[in-house]
Amino acid sequence: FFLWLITCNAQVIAAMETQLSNGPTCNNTSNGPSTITNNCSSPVESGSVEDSKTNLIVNYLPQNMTQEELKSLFGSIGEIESCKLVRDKITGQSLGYGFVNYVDPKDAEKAINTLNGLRLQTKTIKVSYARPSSASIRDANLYVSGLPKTMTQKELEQLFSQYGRIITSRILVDQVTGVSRGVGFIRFDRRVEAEEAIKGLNCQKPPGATEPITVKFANNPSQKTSQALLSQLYQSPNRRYPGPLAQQAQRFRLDNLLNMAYGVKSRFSPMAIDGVTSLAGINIPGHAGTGWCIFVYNLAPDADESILWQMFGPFGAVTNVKVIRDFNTNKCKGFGFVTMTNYDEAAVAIASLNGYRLGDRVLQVSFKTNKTHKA
DNA sequence: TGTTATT
Repeated sequence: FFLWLITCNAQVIAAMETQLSNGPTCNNTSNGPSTITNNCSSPVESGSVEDSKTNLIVNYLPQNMTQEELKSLFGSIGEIESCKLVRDKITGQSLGYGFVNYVDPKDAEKAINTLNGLRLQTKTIKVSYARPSSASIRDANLYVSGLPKTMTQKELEQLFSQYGRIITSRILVDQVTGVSRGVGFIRFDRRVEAEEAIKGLNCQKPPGATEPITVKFANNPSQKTSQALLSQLYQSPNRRYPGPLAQQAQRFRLDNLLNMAYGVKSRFSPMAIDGVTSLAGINIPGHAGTGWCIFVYNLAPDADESILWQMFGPFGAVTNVKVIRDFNTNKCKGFGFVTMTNYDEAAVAIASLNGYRLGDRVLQVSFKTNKTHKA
């Protein structure tokens, strides 16, 4: 099991290094390997004067990310007026997107520039201006099949753009070969545009194609079979908040694995692990009541919060990051803190990132101790 | 038939 952990984490770090050297950027052409997006359209460019310059929609969030984590991540940019993670009304499951409304439009712009394309666990988040909420923009997503295998994303957009403003497009590819499966999605700005595209393109042959394509409204991903719904209810969000027994077992298991690997004495007595809430106020290293505080040492002077999100995010739920800066120069003083919700994820992050080479520095990562008192 | 796009 531990070997599996190491193998997994090597992959996480390999993926992370790519991300660290290619920080999230704002562009018009790509958000991940196969989705064309339109993140840079400013409120002015997109038309209506009613478009908010402070309200953002954040898509492709990890399934287990909470509203608090969303707020914490985007709060590292600037003051947030309001924040909402959209959840299924019945199951409580995250629908994988949310809204962040800043006080200052400049912070909203900065969030798009710095957080769009950020990798969190298995997802690449998308950050863009939210359009004014309206019934006319709902149910505007189309499923397209029968596409020529040679058709590119751009060609697909060119074909559909005559009917309106495209919000996202995607062509599905074979996971092994990378070859187009001839099916895709087009999300229009407005439902009427999608309706016109169906009328104009369904059962029609694209230029140069030998077979007609099928264009219809896409299934809503929240419309699942009762079986899928049941299995979903069995999993999260309860997965993140296991009962005391499961929690205890998880802690012991991971703690013992780490002990075996590193020969360290167990940090936790059976009393101390009996539920997270009971730990509040008790002097447990690294534990701050709301999560597990991790000390990160040997950061470069120009390090910022995003580097901490990028390093620790892949290991699980991160609720807060902080780079400690010199009051006068505003440069990083060489260390920072990361708070993670789950002990096991924090422990794996520490085991994986301690000794990690970031640029020309070797990081020291550990649970925060009480050796350094608050000034 | 998706990395669940409108609270």
